[in-house]
Amino acid sequence: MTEPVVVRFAPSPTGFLHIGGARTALFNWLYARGRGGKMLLRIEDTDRERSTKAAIDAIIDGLTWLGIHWDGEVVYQYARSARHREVAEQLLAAGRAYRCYATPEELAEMREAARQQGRAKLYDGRWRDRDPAEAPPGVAPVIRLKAPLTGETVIDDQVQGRVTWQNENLDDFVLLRSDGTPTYMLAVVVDDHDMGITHIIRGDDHLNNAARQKQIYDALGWRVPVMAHIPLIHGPDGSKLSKRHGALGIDAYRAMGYLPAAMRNYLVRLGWSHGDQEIFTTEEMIAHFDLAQIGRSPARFDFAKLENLNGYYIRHSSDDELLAAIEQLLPHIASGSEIAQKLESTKRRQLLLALPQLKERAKTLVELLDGAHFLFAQRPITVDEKAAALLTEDARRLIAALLPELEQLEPWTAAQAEQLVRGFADRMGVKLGAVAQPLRAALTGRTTSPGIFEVFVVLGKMETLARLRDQLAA
RNA sequence: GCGCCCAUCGUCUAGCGGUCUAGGACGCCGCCCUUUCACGGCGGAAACAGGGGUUCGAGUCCCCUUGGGCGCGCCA
Repeated sequence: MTEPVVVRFAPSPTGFLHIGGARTALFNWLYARGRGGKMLLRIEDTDRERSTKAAIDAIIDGLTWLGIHWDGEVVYQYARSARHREVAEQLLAAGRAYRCYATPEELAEMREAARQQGRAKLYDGRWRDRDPAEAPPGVAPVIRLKAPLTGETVIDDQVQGRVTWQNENLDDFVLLRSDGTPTYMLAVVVDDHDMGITHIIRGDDHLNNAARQKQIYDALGWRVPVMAHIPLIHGPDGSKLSKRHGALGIDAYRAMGYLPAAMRNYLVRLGWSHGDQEIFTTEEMIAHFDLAQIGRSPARFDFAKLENLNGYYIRHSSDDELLAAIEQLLPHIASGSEIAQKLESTKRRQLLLALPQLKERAKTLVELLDGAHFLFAQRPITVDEKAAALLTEDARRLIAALLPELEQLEPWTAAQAEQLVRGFADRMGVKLGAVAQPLRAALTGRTTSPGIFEVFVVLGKMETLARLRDQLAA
């Protein structure tokens, strides 16, 4: 009997849920799900200055949207500070930690001196063996770990392999601040232990912290969880992911029209692989995901690939799913409420009918909506002169002949419209291909919109047609 | 500066000593399908950072160099 896996996602609520955090959450979730384990969510809000409610909401909202579900109640780290303090005291009593009365100014000087002499700017242990009786009056001390001076600290990381630090390169770091609140280093260890975490899967920016945390575990006599430090996601140029690259909140991706399933698929392949497989259902991800297949080098974020994947998911979604996704997207985009108002039953039906054609050429939900622009455009649609000028003589003739017929058709399916249009074009000796481009431009004001058949299909019995007919006739 | 990590096509990656004249995907280019745009199909250009070892044999193991990243807070 192996004990059940318990992992956690532990973001600090000092900003939105960014792409790297989302991937970390996904990896944790997949790992737990694949093993019948649990994923817990812990909000690391010990930094009272920078933690915000808005950030907490954004994280929860983002995870929910991505379809990543945690088990049990959300744990708020700040609420556990009494316990953290208790453990610090325990360490103090056991002689594994000590009070340090050095002031922040003093420490700043110490680091500056170290920097100038080209030495590592570690804490020099000046209060490690000093008699507390020498404590200067009026200085509230911090509690530091009495870290081993010699030997080495080793982490057998599931992704990075065996990582070794010489203890002389590690210092006596702070466990409890002078105001009695715990530092991240202490809080993480205590919480992971108390929450029964068996596997820690997190960004490798924490790899160095792992050594220090290992020392705390050792001092406490606690078992160290299995660790897996996954490489960070970089920007397209290999540097740190910046905002203009994709270090956006996950909500920004939703607003750009990406599907959660596509997002998960893109993210899971960033740093992890399963042979040559590119497309994974959630079930497949859960079944195959494992730590051993995680790469050790950082991955660069690539919008083009995300977009391609999103297009794939859009094409392979059912029309109903797509309609639902669009309706869920509406509250999150600029013109959303306007469109939502117009989306009554008739329009919904028309949109649904248009989806088979629309989804073939959209990479995002926003593009999909863009393609359906004529459905929601201001009524009556006015074809501006520039656009009307684009209509060739053939296009005018074709439309004029088609309109009465099109209005008889019910229901409007792509097949019917296509058949009809082709028939007319043939009889009139009009080259459809030559007509489509200008027609599309005239109808939608853009050139990337759906083709001529789709336009006719969706326009349906709308007054737009009559309107257009009049304009063309004139 | 000190410590830790990383290094296969432009990008994501397969590769776990011989089957690698290095495979897949995105992107790019060409052709086909299509009387539009897409979708789809076919084909093409495109990589083992450099140098030393180890070995009969190295993309795969070791070392160095170079190049990236992360950390070095009473932030997390």
